[in-house]
Amino acid sequence: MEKAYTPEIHDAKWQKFWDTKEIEKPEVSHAAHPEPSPESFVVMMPPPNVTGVLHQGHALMLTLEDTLVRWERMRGKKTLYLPGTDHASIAVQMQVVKHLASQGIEYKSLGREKFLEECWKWIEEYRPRIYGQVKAMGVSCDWSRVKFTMDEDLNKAVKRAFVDFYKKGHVYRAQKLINWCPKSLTVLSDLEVIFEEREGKLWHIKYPLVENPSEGLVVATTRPETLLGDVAVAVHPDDERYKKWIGKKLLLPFTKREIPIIADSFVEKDFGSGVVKITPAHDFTDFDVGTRHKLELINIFTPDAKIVKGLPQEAAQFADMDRFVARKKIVQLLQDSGHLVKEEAYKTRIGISERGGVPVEPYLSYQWFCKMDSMAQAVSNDLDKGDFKFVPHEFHNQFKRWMEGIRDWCISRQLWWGHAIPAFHCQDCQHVEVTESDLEECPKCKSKNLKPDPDVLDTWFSSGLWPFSTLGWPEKTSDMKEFYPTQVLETGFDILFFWVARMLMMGKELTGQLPFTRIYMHPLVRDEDGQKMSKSKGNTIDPLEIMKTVGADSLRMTLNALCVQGRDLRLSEDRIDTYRNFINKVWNATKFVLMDESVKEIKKVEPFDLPSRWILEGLDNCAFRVNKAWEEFRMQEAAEDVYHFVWNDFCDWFLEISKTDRKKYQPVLLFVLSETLKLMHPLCPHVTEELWHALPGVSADDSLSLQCFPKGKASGELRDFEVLKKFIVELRAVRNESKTPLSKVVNLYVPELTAQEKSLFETNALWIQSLGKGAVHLSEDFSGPSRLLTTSSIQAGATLSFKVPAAELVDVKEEKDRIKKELAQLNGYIGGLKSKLGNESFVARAPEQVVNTEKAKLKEAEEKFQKLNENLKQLDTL
RNA sequence: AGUCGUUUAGCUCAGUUGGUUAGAGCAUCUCCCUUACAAGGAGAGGGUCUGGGGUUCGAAUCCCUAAACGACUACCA
Repeated sequence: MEKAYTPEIHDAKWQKFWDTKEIEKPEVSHAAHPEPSPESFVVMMPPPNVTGVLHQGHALMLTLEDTLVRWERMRGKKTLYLPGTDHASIAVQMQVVKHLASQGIEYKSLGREKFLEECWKWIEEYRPRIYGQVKAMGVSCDWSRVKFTMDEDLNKAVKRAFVDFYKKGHVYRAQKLINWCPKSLTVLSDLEVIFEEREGKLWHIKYPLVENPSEGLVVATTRPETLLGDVAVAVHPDDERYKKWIGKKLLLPFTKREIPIIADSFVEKDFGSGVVKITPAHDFTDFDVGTRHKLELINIFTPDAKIVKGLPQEAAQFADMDRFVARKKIVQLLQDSGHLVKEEAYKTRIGISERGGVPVEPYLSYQWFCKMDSMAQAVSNDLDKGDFKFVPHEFHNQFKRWMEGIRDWCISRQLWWGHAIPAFHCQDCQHVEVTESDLEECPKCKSKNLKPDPDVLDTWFSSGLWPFSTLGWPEKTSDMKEFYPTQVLETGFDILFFWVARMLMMGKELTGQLPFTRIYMHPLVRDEDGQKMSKSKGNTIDPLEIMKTVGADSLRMTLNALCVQGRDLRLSEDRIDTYRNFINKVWNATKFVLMDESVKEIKKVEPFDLPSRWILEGLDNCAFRVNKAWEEFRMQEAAEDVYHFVWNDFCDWFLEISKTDRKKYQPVLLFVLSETLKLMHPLCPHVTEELWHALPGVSADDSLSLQCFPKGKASGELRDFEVLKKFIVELRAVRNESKTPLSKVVNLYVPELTAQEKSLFETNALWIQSLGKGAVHLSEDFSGPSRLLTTSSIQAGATLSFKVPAAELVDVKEEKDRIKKELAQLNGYIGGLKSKLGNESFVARAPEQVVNTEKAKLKEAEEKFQKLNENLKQLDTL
């Protein structure tokens, strides 16, 4: 065998092997499995952006999903892991626009069709790259079923969903105030607006009274430029300061319009001046006020957020001015004319366009919307009923609250790259027809003068259909029948509302079934200082780089081991090294086992002595816990469990013991190793596949991926063995502390052993001496200079005392005090147990098993108490 | 402002329903090239479990309270 695992050679080799064996195809793997289960297990890969680059978030997602997928496949379930990519409408359009601009091409000049061609070119270039990066992780997804959200069949699904929603009245077209991105020139959904706290200013501006211009009201605003669109000023109806003003008119600066003073209780009396300017066309709150008071809507901005032409009076001078330039100018002029009363620093939350990076503008516009309340209600009810669950549970409430406050979803976008909205506008009678097919003439007026809707759909509309559009919906395909609904959705919480909520609602509405029953939210990957990884900060740990240097398995193992619920994941090179070392350890352990070639076949072995029983039970216990942990998505627990079983139990103890009688233990070594490789396979598939193929009797044609995953069973710890282990640790410590070199034997005199303990020592003397590097003499001899050690912590009732000659003397008084303290503690413990057992209602109510354990604990404690007492007496004689 | 989360060794974190001596990795110190592995082995040191109260025989764990940090939500112009 080679000196170490070389990922750069073997990772790709095994990926190719799995590919040719088609282990990731549900039909193939299920048929090949020795114990196929009737259940299926389906995970839809959250599709990465088609032009994206693999980052740690993806790496974590792929790792966790593939770990679960491989595990379930090995458990015999019919397992489908379906990969794909998302067309990322706005993100990709922005990229292509930028790319074209860099070549001096203005995208609009190309026209829609040519531009879309450019997009496809762009995608054909990038898509293989992200697929290649996904594959490098060693994920076992079925590439024969790979989907792209702009595939023809998925486009069909999108159309069907849209038309279905339209017919049911969920989708409608309306003029509303929406979030407008002046940079990318499209509407955005509420979720695509990122709120940021920024240092701003609060300007206090005086609006003069029409009937008496020397008097006036002072409004406070963070956006003085919007005063051009003011239609009223509002005060609180109970505000004594302003009661007499209500109904009077103010003269608006610049436009010289007369606007009324209205009363509305939304105004906070204590904030600013207690007077609010109302600009219904440019502020969401004001829009509501405007609706309540039937106020006019005055739009003052062009789509790219410049002041419109044709405003009256002095306002005309601002035409074509950018909103921020206009703000400066207006403040300046107000100051010059004495309208500006005061200017104060103010922290304000402003909405930034997720893609454009500029402040969004509340803007009045005709858009397509999707009504959400009834769909949200249905899903919310299902959550209450427990039809689906969040892991971790914390997301339950957050989700519910969001569903309750849900607002209609603006689904149209003024972009070219994306799914076209399946609607036609009749240019003659203005009728809008929504249809899946191409339309020749207007069904109302028979006009042939039709125009397709110019907009595309929000990316997340097609993503929302992902769990079933990928299986062929709306066609009743066999995949749809077999694999829908899916079982687990694994994703990051940042897209809980963007994506998860929409899949649930759309899935339930369109298919009548929830698309999945368990939602596992993985943590955010941060760097070792807890910072978000970002290229601009330069703190990224590039998964591709890691895989190149230490292999996919080390990365997968690390991510699993660090992945706990409810806390961010801090990734560091140190941690990766730890698990790289682990893989090396497994490699070397296998090398050791294979050095003996006497056993040609791996068979299940029965325990024949204490160490073999201990390791076989340990294996069962470990397998049992791993299964349980994965059932509940406790990824860290499973990984750590395997780690410690392999390193501490198998390598540190059993391997060492086996050296004392290699022939005897070889079958056990082989069996345990092969089972362990199965256990590890979902975590680090490449290296385990490589090692498994090196085992005797394994056919080159077989894959570890299709072996039975160890079921394991729980059993208590093997006390006899633990006692001896503890004993050996003490033996080594004595050697270390007394600085006795290996060439010299440390002799331990072990007094006061029970007959049972004595025989335990005798039968296992060989390996005790070998591992403890010392001789053990069973003796009652207390004479000579001695050091007293107690291993009372081994187990209650198994207290051992032994002496080491020629070592320093320990303070007997200290030891006595320690025992006394322990006795006192134990006394309290016993008292508690007694009172608990004496409590009739406890005995009556608690399950018998619990009462029995408590009784056993009491017995054990009492025995220990006695033993300690004896020890104390013995110390008195010294 | 509201909701939720976090606070445990020098660092990063585990700790299942309350139970005897609170664990791991990394880092530190000592010893060891013992033919699987120095990317290793054997040991050691290191903790008022954020502070304060309470329940209990017993609390890192349950309750109350305070603080710090973080996340999400929200129409204070």
